[in-house]
Amino acid sequence: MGIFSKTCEYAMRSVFFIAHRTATGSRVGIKEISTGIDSPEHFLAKILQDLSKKGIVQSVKGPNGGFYMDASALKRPLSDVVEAVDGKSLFTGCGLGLEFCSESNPCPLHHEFKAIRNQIQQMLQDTSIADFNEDLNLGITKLKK
Amino acid sequence: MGIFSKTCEYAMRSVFFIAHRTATGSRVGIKEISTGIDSPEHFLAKILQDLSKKGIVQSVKGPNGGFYMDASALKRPLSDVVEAVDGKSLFTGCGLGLEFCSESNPCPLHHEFKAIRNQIQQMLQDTSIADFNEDLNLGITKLKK
DNA sequence: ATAATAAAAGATAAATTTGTCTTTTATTAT
DNA sequence: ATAATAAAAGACAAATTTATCTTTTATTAT
Repeated sequence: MGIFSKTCEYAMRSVFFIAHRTATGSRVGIKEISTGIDSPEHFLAKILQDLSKKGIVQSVKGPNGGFYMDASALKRPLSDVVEAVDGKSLFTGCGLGLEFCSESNPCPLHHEFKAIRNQIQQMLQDTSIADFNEDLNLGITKLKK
Repeated sequence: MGIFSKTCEYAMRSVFFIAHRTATGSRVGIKEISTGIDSPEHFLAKILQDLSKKGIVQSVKGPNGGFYMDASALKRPLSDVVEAVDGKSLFTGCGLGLEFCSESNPCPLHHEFKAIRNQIQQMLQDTSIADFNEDLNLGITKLKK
């Protein structure tokens, strides 16, 4: 198990893929996305439906339809994707899973873990989805082998 | 979902509890531990069996038996517990869940995520289990409401 | 030796996450 | 209008994680 759920991993990958492929203004179909990021097609479809409802990505049905992202969507921080899928518990939850744990009633790991959480949140907030396009374009980073 | 699996959360909590309760050299029973850290008794039993096999905690059967930790166990870093339960993927895995991702073939999030992973690992390596005892003794930190 | 105690081990079940397949709805082009 | 296209939606299934219950084994005290 990683830090993010599988669903969230697919979500981030697909968002990167869509952003990368629709910089021009065109749209990408679910089939192309799922093969492009190596994910189960229908499972990803569900995820994108959800992201679409939440305004993270845009979509149109029918011929020449597909998924895309408008300018404001591209500017969003990656944290919006993570939060839409996995919720904000990653940014707020206790490392030991204790409900009562808080600043005033901390668990043994509270302060150490808070530093981690904050770094994760900052990292995700400080990078917009579009920020990853350039390196993808240059082939410096990859979404598929 | 948090960063750690539920199993790992219970493992850390129980290790803290045992360390705290057996500083004197005595032993704690599974029932006492599970109520002390608010976890399902038999589920925790499985986890402790596993931790016992791996030398993270010690145990003896029969009357006056129970779990405890010897001096060298108390000195171990918390990372040993996490690694014993969740494996080392937390310290090495790709943030996007990509198998191929590596230093020489990175995913878009690779470098950003590496910093996070490293901080998590360092934090867990830099703290020994016994390090948490003092604050628990003083009531500054808690394992249960 | 016997009974009592407590962990170890095994079997099973519930819940959640992940994945698959089919039908429906909206949109476009003819 | 009709057919083709592609996302939306729904039903279902597999896999994994989390949880429960029972039986067995080792140890201690009597």
